[in-house]
Amino acid sequence: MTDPAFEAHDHHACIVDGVAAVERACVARGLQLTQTRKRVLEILLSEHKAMGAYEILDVLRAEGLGSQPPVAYRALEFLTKHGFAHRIERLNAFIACSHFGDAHAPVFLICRRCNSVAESRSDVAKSEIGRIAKGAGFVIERTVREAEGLCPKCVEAA
Amino acid sequence: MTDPAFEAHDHHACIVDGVAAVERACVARGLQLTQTRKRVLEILLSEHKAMGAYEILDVLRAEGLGSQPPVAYRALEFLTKHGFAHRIERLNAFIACSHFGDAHAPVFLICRRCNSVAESRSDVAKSEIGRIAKGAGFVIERTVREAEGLCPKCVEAA
DNA sequence: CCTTAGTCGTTATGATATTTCATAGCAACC
DNA sequence: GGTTGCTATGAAATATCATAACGACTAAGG
Repeated sequence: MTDPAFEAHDHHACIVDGVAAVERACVARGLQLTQTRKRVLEILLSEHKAMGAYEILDVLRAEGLGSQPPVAYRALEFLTKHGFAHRIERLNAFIACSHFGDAHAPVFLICRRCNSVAESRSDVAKSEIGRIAKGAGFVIERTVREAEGLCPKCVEAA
Repeated sequence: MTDPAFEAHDHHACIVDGVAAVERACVARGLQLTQTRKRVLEILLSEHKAMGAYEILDVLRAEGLGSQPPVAYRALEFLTKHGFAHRIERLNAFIACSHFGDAHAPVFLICRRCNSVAESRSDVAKSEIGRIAKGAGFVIERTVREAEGLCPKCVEAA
């Protein structure tokens, strides 16, 4: 039950499948996956790592797709708003969604050594944070659940 | 089982007790609670809300305790490093610790309407994120668990 | 055609955080 | 007393992350 993000795998398929899934979702929901938005998604999918907005912007700039911060932030806003990407608060960075279609709240495992990030999902209501909120009479709208540490490979290497 | 942060309470006692507890801990551990560090702690304790580093810096500046960003960041680093305060990643802001002496990892409930923040604790090993990490062979060193939503009072008001 | 919602390009600015170099204070030691 | 090591501070500059605001373009529906 280790996570693909921490294992060797057919990564080209990750990208192709990821883009295809988002394209389908956009058609289904009447959203416009414009060139810049699509390219930002591909950039995010290119590795199982979180990327900063300016890092993404550098790539866009090199390709003539835009050079100013709002270009990257607008694309990222679109992708995160519709669940095609997520923001990692701990890193002030972004990552493509890898559990598409699943409505549960994301949980991230961030390796501080190789910088890979694995996404998992779990039902907030059944989680510790859900129980705590319930006990306090607090109504949760959004959760941030991120763990920092070492992935299996880096544990072994260390 | 609602949280004090969301209820009326003797807040002056929060501040006095909070500072006293940290003073004791510093003596016990041989740490120096310098004037700036102590003042930053008091500022953080002044409300059950998270404060930005520059907001804190404004207060220090007004009191002649320092005017450059590193002054605030150094004090905050000291306080967070030793568990006297926490960083709220979702807000890029800081809050005084309210579960002093308890070693478990913090969980925060952030009200988006009144900005109050309640701190709770739970054992990572027994939490959802702990189970997920274990399943993935991931070794957790630090967790970020924050829920955003409405506190009991604000739910009622809405 | 015309309106309108959505998107895009650009300038400027705001907000948060760190690096860097220099200095002050203090205690241990010879 | 002088040196060393350590911790904390001061000050300037810069790096990094994010948004506001405005005008222009475009495609879809009336």
